Amino acid sequence: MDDGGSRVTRGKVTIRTVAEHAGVSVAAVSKVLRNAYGVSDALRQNVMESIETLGYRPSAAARGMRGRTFTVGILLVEIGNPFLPEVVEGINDILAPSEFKSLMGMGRSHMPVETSLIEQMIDFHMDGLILVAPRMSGAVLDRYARQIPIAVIGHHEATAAQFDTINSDDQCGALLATEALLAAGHRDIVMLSQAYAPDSSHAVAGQREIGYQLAMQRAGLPGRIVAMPYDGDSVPHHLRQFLEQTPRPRAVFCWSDLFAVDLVNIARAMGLRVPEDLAVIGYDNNPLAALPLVDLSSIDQGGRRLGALAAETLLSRMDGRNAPHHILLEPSLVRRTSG
Amino acid sequence: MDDGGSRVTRGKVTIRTVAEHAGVSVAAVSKVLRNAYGVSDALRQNVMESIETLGYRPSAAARGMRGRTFTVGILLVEIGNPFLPEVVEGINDILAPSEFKSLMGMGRSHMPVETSLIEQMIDFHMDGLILVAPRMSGAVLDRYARQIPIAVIGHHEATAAQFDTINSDDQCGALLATEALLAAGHRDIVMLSQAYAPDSSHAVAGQREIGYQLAMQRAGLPGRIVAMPYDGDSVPHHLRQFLEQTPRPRAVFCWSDLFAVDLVNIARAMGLRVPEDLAVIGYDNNPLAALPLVDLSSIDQGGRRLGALAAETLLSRMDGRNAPHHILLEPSLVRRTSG
DNA sequence: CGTTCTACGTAGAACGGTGCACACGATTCC
DNA sequence: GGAATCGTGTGCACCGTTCTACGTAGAACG
Repeated sequence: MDDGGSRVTRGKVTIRTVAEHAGVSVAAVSKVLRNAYGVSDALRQNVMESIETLGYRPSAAARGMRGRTFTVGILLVEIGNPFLPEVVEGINDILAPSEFKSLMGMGRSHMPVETSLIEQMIDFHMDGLILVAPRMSGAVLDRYARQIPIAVIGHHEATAAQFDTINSDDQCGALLATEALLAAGHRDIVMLSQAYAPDSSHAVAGQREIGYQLAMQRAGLPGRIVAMPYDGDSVPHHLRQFLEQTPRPRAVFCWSDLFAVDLVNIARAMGLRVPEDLAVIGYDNNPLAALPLVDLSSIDQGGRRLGALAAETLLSRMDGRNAPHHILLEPSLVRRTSG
Repeated sequence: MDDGGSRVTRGKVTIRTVAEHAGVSVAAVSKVLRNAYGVSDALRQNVMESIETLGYRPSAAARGMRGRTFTVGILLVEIGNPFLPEVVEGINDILAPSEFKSLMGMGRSHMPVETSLIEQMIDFHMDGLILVAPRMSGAVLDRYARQIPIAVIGHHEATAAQFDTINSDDQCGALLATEALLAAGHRDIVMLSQAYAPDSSHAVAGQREIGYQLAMQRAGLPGRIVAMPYDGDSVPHHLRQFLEQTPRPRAVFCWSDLFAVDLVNIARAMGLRVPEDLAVIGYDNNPLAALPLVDLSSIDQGGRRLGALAAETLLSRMDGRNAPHHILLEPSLVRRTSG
């Protein structure tokens, strides 16, 4: 008959409490916890029972000081993009059945915030990191990767030696989209891209620009890329301006649905028919593209699969692998009525 | 598996390294780090310089064992709702200039995941928690709140003694929405609500139902509430069914834009005119409501302000306050063309 | 029957900080 | 002029784990 009531809150239950309750040494309990070699079934059973009755949970903070924390950090650049939840779910699909948990940080599209978040995760002694479309350069990533296993999504750098990369083939995706517009008979195809820092050759937008240019070149047409800043509220304004120019382009390939969904909306609100007056193909196939009133054709890069693969890759790296893995996934075009 | 030769710990700079470099005791460095009492300007200066040149960062894991980690955990029920990013940004608005950082966990709409995430954050010795619309009951929250300061958003329980709550006045918001529909001459107003667990009187959906019923009652009309499960992909199907019933309601108040945006889309796709054939008012004023093609009237609860207030409240509680604070914010109606 | 294995369990030193108790010289007080 | 006070810095015992080295009993071996 155990003392009813306030045992959980009263005295903090540590590994020592468990050891005493089970009548064994602290080290023995630790061994059970870690599935370490050298514990008899009887001991394991005994300890497990004590853990159960006491409601013991090992302290991740203390664990981190010598061993693993069984936690991986996920760094999101910004949380607003509806494409990201898919990636996170993919990661958790893999992590959930494993012994690892995840904790996320939000970069707020600001590089100093990103780096400080990574450092914070390192300081918490997390076991590995998954970065999603980080702003920082490969050199910076390299430095961190020397301290902690890292898998990166949305950062093209297939020669990186210290970390793994998992990407959709953005060149191929852009090629697919542009070719679809070409096949529909369009020649006047503009790409709406995102302005990115000059030193970021790893950026997905840049890769998509290459794919677009390649398709145009193959068709013997001149490409035209319009770069827009992505800073929240000004986007609709810029898009409206874009549509008011004369002559207005007849077909647009958008680097992201973040722009494309708004573009279709604004175009229709201005009285333009989509796709008759303006054909649009976006990128990411985010949930909004599927809304009946939007019905946007888009490149699907399989966010969930991207996340799952990143998690698997990280897991294997945390398991001791040192040779870098660089994975490239085939995207696909989801045809809807917009273009 | 670890290679024996090249140590990863190659030149790890700890508080001891700093102490040696500055020619002072470890305790002195610790004092500087914590802004503790009893350090001269000369010492502080000296230590600071060493920290700078060595690039030292204190280990959050080690810190957590006795002191604070200067980290607050944010628990998100699910990451898909576009309303949540606003809340998170509000939190970070307040946290960024403070000495605290944040780390997020994702509940995946599954209660066991939520609780395990909270426990994980406790195990990391975080200093405080902000929970956004948690599924769990007040009793469970109470138990956790005894172990760590907690501020909760989107959980109505104004009598909770152990934790703070920050809410929008959901009854008032629903009243506003329903009265707007009544004022437009509608009498046949249905509320589309979310199915929630029977023991969750704290749920925002429940509060909104009360507000709706109140408005209908005041108008001398019978209310009708239709509850739908929110489990991802089945929503459009249910909404379509809802619109195919005869007689079809003329006006709908939706507990969330999560439903309302889809509802407007499906209705228009079915050839219904909004608002002439079907008036709709949603809740949350999420970014999609503002899309020109959707143009959904919605109740704005000021997510950013909600987040900011939660962070401030938590900060003050972590500072030693014990008396619970319960904050209720006035929502407002954002009129667009849908209803 | 003594010796070597093998399997199981334990003691105690890390890990990187915090925070209390205290030492110690310089003021201030009576 | 001795005691009390104050401002600064230090020593050391924690915090809750992991991990290495070692002890010990029983089995297998020659």
